[in-house]
Amino acid sequence: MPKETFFNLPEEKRQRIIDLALAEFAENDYDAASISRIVAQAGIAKGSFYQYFENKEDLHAYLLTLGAEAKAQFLGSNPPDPAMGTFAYIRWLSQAGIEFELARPLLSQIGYRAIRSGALPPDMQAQAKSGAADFFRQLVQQGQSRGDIAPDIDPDLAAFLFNTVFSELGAYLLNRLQDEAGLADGRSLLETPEAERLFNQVLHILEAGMGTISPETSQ
Amino acid sequence: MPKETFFNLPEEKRQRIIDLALAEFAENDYDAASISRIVAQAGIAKGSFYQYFENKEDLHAYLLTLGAEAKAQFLGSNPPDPAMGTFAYIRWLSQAGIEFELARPLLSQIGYRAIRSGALPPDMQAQAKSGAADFFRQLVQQGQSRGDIAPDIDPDLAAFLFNTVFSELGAYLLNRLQDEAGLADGRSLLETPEAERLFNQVLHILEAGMGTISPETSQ
Amino acid sequence: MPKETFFNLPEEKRQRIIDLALAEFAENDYDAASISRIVAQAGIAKGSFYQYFENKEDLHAYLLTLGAEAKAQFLGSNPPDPAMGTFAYIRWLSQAGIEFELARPLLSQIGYRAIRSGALPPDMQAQAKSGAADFFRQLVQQGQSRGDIAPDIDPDLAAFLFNTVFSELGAYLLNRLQDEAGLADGRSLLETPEAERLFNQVLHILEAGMGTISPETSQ
Amino acid sequence: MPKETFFNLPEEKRQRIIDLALAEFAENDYDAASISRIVAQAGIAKGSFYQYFENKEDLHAYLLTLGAEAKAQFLGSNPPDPAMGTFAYIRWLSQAGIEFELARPLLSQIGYRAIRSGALPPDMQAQAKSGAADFFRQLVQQGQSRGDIAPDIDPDLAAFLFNTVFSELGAYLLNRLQDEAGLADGRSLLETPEAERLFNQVLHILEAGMGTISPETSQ
DNA sequence: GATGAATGAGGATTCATTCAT
DNA sequence: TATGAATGAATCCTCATTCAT
Repeated sequence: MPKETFFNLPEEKRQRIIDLALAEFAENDYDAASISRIVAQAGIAKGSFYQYFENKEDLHAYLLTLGAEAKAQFLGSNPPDPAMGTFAYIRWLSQAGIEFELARPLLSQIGYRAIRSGALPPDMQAQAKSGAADFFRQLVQQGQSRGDIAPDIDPDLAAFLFNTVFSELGAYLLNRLQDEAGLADGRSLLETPEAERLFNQVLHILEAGMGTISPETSQ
Repeated sequence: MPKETFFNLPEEKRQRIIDLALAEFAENDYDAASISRIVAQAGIAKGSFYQYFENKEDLHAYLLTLGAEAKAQFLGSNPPDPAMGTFAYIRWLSQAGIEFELARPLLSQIGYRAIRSGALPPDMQAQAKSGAADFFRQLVQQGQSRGDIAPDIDPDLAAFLFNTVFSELGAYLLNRLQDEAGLADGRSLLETPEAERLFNQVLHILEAGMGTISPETSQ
Repeated sequence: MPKETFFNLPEEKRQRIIDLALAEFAENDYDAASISRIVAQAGIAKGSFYQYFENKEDLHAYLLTLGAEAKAQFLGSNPPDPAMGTFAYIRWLSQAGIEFELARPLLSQIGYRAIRSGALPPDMQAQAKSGAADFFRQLVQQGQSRGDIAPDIDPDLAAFLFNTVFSELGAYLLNRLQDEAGLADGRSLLETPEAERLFNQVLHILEAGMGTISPETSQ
Repeated sequence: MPKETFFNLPEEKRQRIIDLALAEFAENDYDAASISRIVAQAGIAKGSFYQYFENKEDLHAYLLTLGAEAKAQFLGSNPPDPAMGTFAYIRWLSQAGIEFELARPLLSQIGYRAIRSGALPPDMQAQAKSGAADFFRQLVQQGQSRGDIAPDIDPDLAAFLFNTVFSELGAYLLNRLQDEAGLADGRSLLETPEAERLFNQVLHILEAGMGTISPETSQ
């Protein structure tokens, strides 16, 4: 965690440092990311950095918690109707996840990097790994008890599927729609009817595939 | 490409260098990977390395071609029955891909890293990026003309789904089965009935989801 | 240009670094000059060097500007009587040039090296190459219009002669007088009557040779 | 000196090695010249080089002796009429020198480099330094006894003048005439009337300047 | 609290030279 | 005699971190 001195900084300066650090860690691997570049761009002294943060890893961990908090807040800010069905909930959740990815691409990128590298601080490792997974698993189990999802679907596997597909779908859509429609910022791209169509199709495929007609028996 | 001197090396020494380099580049980003560490572990002089390879990038590119060759050979070694249906073919292809990933995890890892970083040599870039995607897309279109896949499924999107799911599935299975069954080498893990069951389930979900009953009309 | 940090250094340390760098670049070609040797002799860490200078070339360019400034200041500090004749002016200029060369042999040496190698920063290249040459050419043309120099003398060729002879004369005198009189520092050597005699003789030879009696017609 | 093995080499191979070495040492300082590059271009093994030559310096010294021999032979091959006057002789000598420089630019270049660097093998140092100088000095003294050169001209200084001017004149002419007339090989450039004119002018200036009218008394 | 100079290990790469085959 | 692999010191440069001011 950053030292107190960091939080005593004027808002604007603190934000500038964070933004530059985000850019650096989003573009480079942990090892390749350079504190020197950050402080140079931020216009602060090398020594100052070490009065704000314990060390390089401290900064990195902080950015990750920022990401986690931002995502939590993002999800919490427009909560779904608690009475909706399982797939409606998954739809909401997935869409929110992709929206977050497009709204805060740097934060997302850093998170993905960290997960891939497997070098997360142990607590976040658990959270990141199981976090989403656990959540999806509960969702699937609940869907099964409601009859929305076939009972012989492996909950953990289903969670893996949701997790995997929706964490890559954002980048895929971004890429594809930019190719088709020229440059545009991520947020607005997703409001396109075309994006809507593709997103729905993915959901429908998964929904139909996991539907009550068990694939085991349906063959 | 490595210099002649490298290929003149005694088999054992050459393999040792390759193995250590694989480990280094599998564990670290291109920038973070260290030639110094490799030569230290290989017990060769720094200068010797530069008699085998042009430079760091030369080594990296060589490892990538090794990966490409190994995978091509792997897929070619047990070719499928050419008369099989679309999904049967996809099943074979996916299973072979996952088997390769488990049999040669380091080679796979390096390939994934390279794709993500977007810094592949242009020829491989095309092959890696569109390669799999193009291939899946053709497969999907063929499936649609045969009536195996609903006609309103977006072929490119379907290709994305297959690509994404199956390139992550190997790691997922490995993780999960190791947790359940204790350490074991990747190859044998996949021959477990449990692995078979999970793999089939994923395939069935996708197959059923993309089946002829159009999701658009089924709602 | 050196970074600010370099100019913030204590005078003595800064000068020590400059002196050692001068010696290194005066004795060795650009490529052969070694930053490692400089920092070792200066007793500073290698990393420190790169907080003072951008890189090797930055240091080299700085030494060249030091030379240019020193020479300009040297020439400007005892300016000639503006009313003097052409050859008197050339005499003053040449003498000042040689004096500078003897007073600051290392600076001069580095400059000569750079001119020969042809690898000067473009601005200095122009200045150094044409600089002296252009200047001498103007002088010669002016001398011709005054009638001090034969009109059929090729101005550019005359400039070449002055340039060549006077840029080597310093080293020649230094060598010769040291052999005759034992070690002594350059500055005082030139105040010798013997140096005076030799210097005058060269000037007289060129003056008489370029005099109004055209060599073409005098033969 | 090269080892016997070198002289046992087939003529063609030996010459190829020499030519490439000449190019390398002509273009680079002694330190910057690279044995590795030479053997790579020559297509011989690194180890072979060390069976031909003691080491880098051995090769370098050999190239210098080749240059000395070539120049001696060049001058000796079209010897002047022994009865000619002092300046006619100097004219012949200078012209021959420049012709050699244009005919064998690499050999000349290496020689100049070596003289400048001051790092000649002691014997050649003496030869190179005094060599030409001694020769010119004798010539001047002879000219004085004949009455062609003013008696109070310092012979050593005159020798310096000839030496300096004529060792730079070749490069100057080459540069200038190429600028004026477009690319052309050195040899033919010197046969231009323009080259003739400029060369004569330099000679006339020095001749007139050193003529019997003593500069000391002419003031 | 802020500064920025100092540090030295580590990065990739090139080099001349040796020596076993 | 020819080879070419092996070597390790040297090159320039970047880095995260410390500490005196």
